[in-house]
Amino acid sequence: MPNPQDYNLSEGALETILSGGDYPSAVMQVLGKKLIHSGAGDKERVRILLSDGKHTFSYAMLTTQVNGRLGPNGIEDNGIIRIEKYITSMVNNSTGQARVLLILEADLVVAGSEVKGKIGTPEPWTDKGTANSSSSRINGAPKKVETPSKVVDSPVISKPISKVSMDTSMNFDGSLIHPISSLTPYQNRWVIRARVTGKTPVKTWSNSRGEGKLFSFDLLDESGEIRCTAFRDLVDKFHDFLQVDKIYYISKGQLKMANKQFSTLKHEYEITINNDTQIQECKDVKDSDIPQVQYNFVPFDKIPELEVGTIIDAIGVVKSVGELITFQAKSTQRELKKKDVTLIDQSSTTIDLTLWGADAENFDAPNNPVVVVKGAKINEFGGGKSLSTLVSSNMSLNPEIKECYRLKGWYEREGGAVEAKNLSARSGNVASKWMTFKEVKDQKLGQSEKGDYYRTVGTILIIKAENFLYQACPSAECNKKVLDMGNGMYKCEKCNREYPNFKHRFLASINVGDNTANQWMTLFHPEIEKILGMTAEEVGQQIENKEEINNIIERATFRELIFTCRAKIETYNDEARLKTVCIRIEPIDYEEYNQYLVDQIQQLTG
DNA sequence: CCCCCCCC
Repeated sequence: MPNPQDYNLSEGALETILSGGDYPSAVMQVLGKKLIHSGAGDKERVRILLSDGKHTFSYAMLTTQVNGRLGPNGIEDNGIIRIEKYITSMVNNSTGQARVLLILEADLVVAGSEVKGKIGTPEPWTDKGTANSSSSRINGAPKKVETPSKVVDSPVISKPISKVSMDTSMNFDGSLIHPISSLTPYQNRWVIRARVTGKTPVKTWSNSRGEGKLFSFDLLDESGEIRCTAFRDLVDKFHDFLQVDKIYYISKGQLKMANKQFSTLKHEYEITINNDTQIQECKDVKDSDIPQVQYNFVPFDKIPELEVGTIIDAIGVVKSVGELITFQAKSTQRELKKKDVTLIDQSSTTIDLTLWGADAENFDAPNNPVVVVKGAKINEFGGGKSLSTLVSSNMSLNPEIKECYRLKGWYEREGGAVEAKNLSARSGNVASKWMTFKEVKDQKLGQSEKGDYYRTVGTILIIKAENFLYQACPSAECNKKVLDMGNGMYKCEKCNREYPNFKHRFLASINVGDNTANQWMTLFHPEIEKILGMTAEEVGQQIENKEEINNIIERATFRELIFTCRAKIETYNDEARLKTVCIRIEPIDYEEYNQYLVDQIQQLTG
């Protein structure tokens, strides 16, 4: 049996806490646990048997988040924890009212496996009848928020204590402000007091299940954060009313499982606003009593270490702003607008941030402001990284936070002139490796998913002119081959519509020889225009004139150029074949190429 | 009740 002297349990702490007192940083032992499955969700809450060495108490609960921090699989039996934040509540059960201790924040002091059993001989604690008051309401809260005349199914905070700043400024008498982290679908009477840390624009949708509009907003208090969504007429009621950064009382609403795929907020549930929801601005607390939105900024130079698709918070000085670009999304055919903003941070690294829609149109950034984005997505294209805002992202210019002042100061002192590494630069060295066709084959390049890139100096031997021009969809961004309907219309199956016209595009196979072997490769439109020195439209005008087409092909053949290629092994009918795509054709830079040859000679001669 | 988050 463990020696009680070895473990400083806070004897008597349970008595203090359960009588409504404050006991900061109580050290207690967890003697047992029981998972309480909350029905719909895949997460569970944990009910624990707690001991302070003098008493035990079995109506103690850990929130999922707290439990997760107490060990890889949550708290173990016999583990010793330090309780930093908690609330006590009265709830109804089969035998009347029972007191519940909800632990909001705790640290692991000693792992359960290191403690050999129960410490001391604690006795079960018994409540000597300290019922909480229940006929009060919150000062300043919406009038329609009524305290239940008797406690029904909701835990009611009898005294939020220990480091819960909610209580220091609370001038309500013994009733019901709930920490956000305690909200579950199984209690429908609650009031939270929280800051709106962000809200989305109104979005309308239309699909097979109907149509409507919605917006969502994020709430933050001392205990945690949660996303709320309002639909249809409730959008009109609350969208303009709610202002980012302000503090509100919110009561009632439907709790449902949060889909983690679409939110990075650390809460198991989300709130759907309904007709019972009351929201009123809170003017009776100091602004500093409710935490500000918290950022977890990732220095730009650490972004390459993160997985593509990760959502991060970013801060950077605007170094330059790109043009507004309008194009059609291939997948939805919707017209999209984007603008790339290049940001720099104190790691002397730049990265492009892509803004969309109205954000892109409205973005104007004179005098190198600091941009802060909560919830930007990491993207990758052509070997370069970029950030992109999502509808759920929150962007602000020059927010009044210390990181912003620090970065601005750095930029003015030195950052504006520093030579920065650009994360958004595409490819470059992935394709810079010189190799011959023979080396590519011998070394079996092209095994990887993305293929392997290399450059070689080669000569165009054959340009396959049959079908090297096709009739493509005329819409700006779609280059799909169209179907001639024979009635003057051309059908694009990708756009799913017919057009009265088409545009010419190139797609061809060419055979290239370098000084080791020759290789068939696919060449796309822009590179073919380059080698022919003519546009597809110009060639298209003369497509019936075989002789002229032959002349065009002949003029382009036997030219020596640099071919940047992607090699990828693909399997057809169980047979692996090397597929080569030429992604770029350039004239030979003899200075660079000679250097490569000199290096080769030096390697051969040692 | 959305849940798409886009492009080169």
